[in-house]
Amino acid sequence: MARKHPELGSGELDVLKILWDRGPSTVREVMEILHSRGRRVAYTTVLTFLVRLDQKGVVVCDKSEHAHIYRAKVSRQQITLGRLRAMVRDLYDGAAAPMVLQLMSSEKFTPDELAQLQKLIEELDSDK
Amino acid sequence: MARKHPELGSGELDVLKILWDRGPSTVREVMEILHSRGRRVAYTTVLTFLVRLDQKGVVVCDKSEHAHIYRAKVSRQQITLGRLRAMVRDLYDGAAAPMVLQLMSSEKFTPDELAQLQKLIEELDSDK
DNA sequence: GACACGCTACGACGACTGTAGTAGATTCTC
DNA sequence: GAGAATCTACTACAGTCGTCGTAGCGTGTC
Repeated sequence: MARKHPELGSGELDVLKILWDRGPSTVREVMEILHSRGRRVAYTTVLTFLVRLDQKGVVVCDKSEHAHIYRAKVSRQQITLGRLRAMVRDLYDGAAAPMVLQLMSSEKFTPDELAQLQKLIEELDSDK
Repeated sequence: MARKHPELGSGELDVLKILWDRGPSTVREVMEILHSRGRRVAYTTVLTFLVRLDQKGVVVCDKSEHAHIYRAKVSRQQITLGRLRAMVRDLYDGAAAPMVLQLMSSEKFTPDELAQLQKLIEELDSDK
């Protein structure tokens, strides 16, 4: 049966990330960037990714030129936040704090990053 | 081509979570919990999930009784941490701090949770 | 104008996932 | 012991995703 959220797959996401980084691009341009990263993928595969991203409403396609130009329609923040929330909901029963705690306990942070976090917490604390 | 990591699907994950929460369970017990949560799913569907989880090596199956008993073989922490790291890698280019910052900026936290985080940061800071 | 080359459209296929039906074996109940 | 209930094993099917191949249309070049 149909999946509720047709999520983005990893290949689709890789392509979308290129559009975020590089701005509007043609199929060939996206393919070349993938190739430069060692991702051996056929031209038509990239085209399929872009067509599907278009069908999912996350990119738009400018067809005025012979080589269509694809542009991201949703921001990196929208996607990442959506994914974060889905993960909090699915794996942590909706409680973000345990997820943050696990992440912070297991990953490495520079003093700078810790200071930044400290500052954010203080702001949230005083807002409260 | 074959997908690299046969990840756990959302249905499989729901079943695994029940094993984490309830401990070793039969197919029927898992199904009843799903039903009690409003998830209308057939007995054989649950069986399929458990068989696939077994094939993926995340649960073990005790066949000494007529009704087989399934038990989680990987911990909640292993799975959640794996997912977190995959997300940091795929969406944040491996940098955990921006992910934490986005999460903390967008989600709500209680004063208690903030205090807990504060404490953790101080520990990490002094460990340095 | 003819031909090569690039681009898109469409179809295809295998792996994975959610979902379930059917068949056959085991167990329970009278 | 026979019938009912329960369980597992196997199969199936549709939808998604990663991956392309082929066909046909535009464009540029001699």
